Amino acid sequence: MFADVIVDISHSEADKIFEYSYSDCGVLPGSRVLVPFGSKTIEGIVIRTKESCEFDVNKIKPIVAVLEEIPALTRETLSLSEYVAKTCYVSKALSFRLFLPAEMRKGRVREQFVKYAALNENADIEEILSSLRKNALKQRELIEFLRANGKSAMSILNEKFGGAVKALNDKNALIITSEKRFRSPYKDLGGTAKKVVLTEKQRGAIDFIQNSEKLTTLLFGVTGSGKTEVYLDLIDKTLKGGKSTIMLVPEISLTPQMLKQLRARFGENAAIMHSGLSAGERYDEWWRLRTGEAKIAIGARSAIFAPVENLGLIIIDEEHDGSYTSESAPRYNTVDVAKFRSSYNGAKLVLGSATPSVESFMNAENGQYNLFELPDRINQKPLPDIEIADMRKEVRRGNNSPFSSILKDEIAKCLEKGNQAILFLNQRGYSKTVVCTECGHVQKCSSCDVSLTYHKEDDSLLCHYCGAKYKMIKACTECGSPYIKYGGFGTEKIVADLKTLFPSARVLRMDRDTTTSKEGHFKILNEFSSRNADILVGTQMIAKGHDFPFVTLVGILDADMSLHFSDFRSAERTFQLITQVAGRSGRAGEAGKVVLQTYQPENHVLRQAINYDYKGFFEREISIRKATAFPPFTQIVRVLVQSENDELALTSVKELYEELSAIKKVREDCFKFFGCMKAPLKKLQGKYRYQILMRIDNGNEDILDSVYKSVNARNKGKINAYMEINPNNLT
DNA sequence: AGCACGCCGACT
DNA sequence: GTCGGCGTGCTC
Repeated sequence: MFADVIVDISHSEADKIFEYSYSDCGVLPGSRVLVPFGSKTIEGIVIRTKESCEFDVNKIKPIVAVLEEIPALTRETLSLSEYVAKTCYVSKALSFRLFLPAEMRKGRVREQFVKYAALNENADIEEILSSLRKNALKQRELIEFLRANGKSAMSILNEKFGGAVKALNDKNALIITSEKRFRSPYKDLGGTAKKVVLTEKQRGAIDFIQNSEKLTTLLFGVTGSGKTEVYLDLIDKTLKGGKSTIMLVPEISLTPQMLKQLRARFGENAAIMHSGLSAGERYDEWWRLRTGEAKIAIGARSAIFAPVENLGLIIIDEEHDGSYTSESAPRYNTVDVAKFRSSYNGAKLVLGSATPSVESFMNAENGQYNLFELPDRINQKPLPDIEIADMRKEVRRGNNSPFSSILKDEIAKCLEKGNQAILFLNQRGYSKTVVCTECGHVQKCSSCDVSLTYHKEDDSLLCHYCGAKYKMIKACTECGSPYIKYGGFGTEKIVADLKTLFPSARVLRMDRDTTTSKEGHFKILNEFSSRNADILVGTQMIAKGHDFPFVTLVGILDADMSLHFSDFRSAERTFQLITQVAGRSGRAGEAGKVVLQTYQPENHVLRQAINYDYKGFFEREISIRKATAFPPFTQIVRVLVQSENDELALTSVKELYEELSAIKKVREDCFKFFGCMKAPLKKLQGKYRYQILMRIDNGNEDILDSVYKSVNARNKGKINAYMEINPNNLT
């Protein structure tokens, strides 16, 4: 018998079917196998078994081993991975990796053992004690500890008693055992299932989704309209029908609250897939889903690839969120993948949002999706008032601080009442740039074409693109002047300023710098929600999905920031961000307030955002997109060519441009734009970058296919070339 | 991705 | 004379 195998090598040269022979009946489509490849033995995935082969039989080698009894991929995930490879323009090997927990590949071990130590019951502890030297305090303490606590984890003992553990073990006083640990993340979250009485509107949504013929429903509900309860009830009903569910939440809002509710309600039926888990936890959760022991997969975007069978429901919460588009290859779009799985299984797909993506709302309007609205907040509280602070006036008045006078007053009022405030600013660090006052030189990263951000905490200059860290300069590196100026402010500076303005306020900062540890998010959020702080300053990550009942003030320090990006989605993002951040204010008790600082108070996006006028925003935005031929009316194709050698990259991109021009000539009418230029960041991580941008009418996949072919052919040697469809950002 | 094979500069 | 640089090509 023969098998078609895709080998686990992500390279265009090896991105094809290799045939192997086998006699073992354990080889099934979807099986992971070990196969000889050149001089090495590598992993691969069987996509098909068959009686005959096409390659020269004498050259075909046998499969070495089948790695798991149960094929890792199912019929559905096999064909989904083909779909991903085709639509995302990546190798099959790369698309397969989406479906497997990382620790499964290259044979990394899966089972985890924990070492424990206990007192050896057969040893005469008293005698050992008396034989110890007088100053052997740690060993005595250790014996006391073990007598009091019994068997304890070695990791804890080593930390507490250090070398004493080894010393006592050498005296044969301990028994060390190794036990397999059962890893089930968030098992001890506690909490009990709340008895929720659904509102009539919520029950309406559930009935509507369940009984509709169309598979996809856009659940358009304002913040606090009780979408979560709708989700939970739908999951419950799906589970009772014997089917499985995938529920997706944006990366960052995978908060304990949500997990708690799911665990409390569904217990061991829920498996959590999340980057924050340890390797072993992830592996175990994956198998629980694969074997059907768990029927609910919860996680960020990658959980859309959960190995569940018999799928009945997919929920994508906050469907507009940027984290649903992958930023690195394979650049898949989660909603598209969800649609594939939904139609393959006949499963319902629910897209929930208070600010749907323009594309989804258009699909709802033109009837491709169902639309169900939840226009009212559950607690009947009005949405918070958003007041605009005109920063131009502030500057004219000589106020160059990051705080407008309105915001300052509101913070003072808020603190006085003992309430909490959230300040949002999408810039971490202390100052965005470091400028020489003599010659105007701006410190830049040596491997990227961007200015460095000053981080006061460790007195360093960081590149936010490649992560490089430099020592803070004492003098300008160009002219030697010691007079250095900070330009622009980040969260670190806001915290420092707050400490001078409101010395008694307890301030917390939450951004990428303060949340590096595994539980960094939870820690800070817990601190804040248990009212151990008065003000929370943070970036993007504080905007999403958290529920802080005592927050009555939200300050958006630089609302224009995201408007300035030269990106067709910038208006959409700004609207979504403002609505979302505003929603953090006044969730219970007192009415909330939002102060929005801007240099362009008359901007229509901001105007519509402060009035919570989503439909008005949508109408305007969609007509702009149509008039300018941008998505969802066209597809943006971006080809990026990069190399450490600037000249090489430039020649390559020029040649490629010529090649693609030939395609354009034949299909002129499909091209709405076609241009070749430097990438916005000409240099990134030591590589010089050029791009070709195209906007092509929808439904011309054949053009994309030929573009991909040309691009891929360039991808060799010192040149790296790849292609993206509707990229999330153009850097 | 690796690794082998193959053609041109500085060394015992 | 060779050792070794990494450019090109193949792996069922």
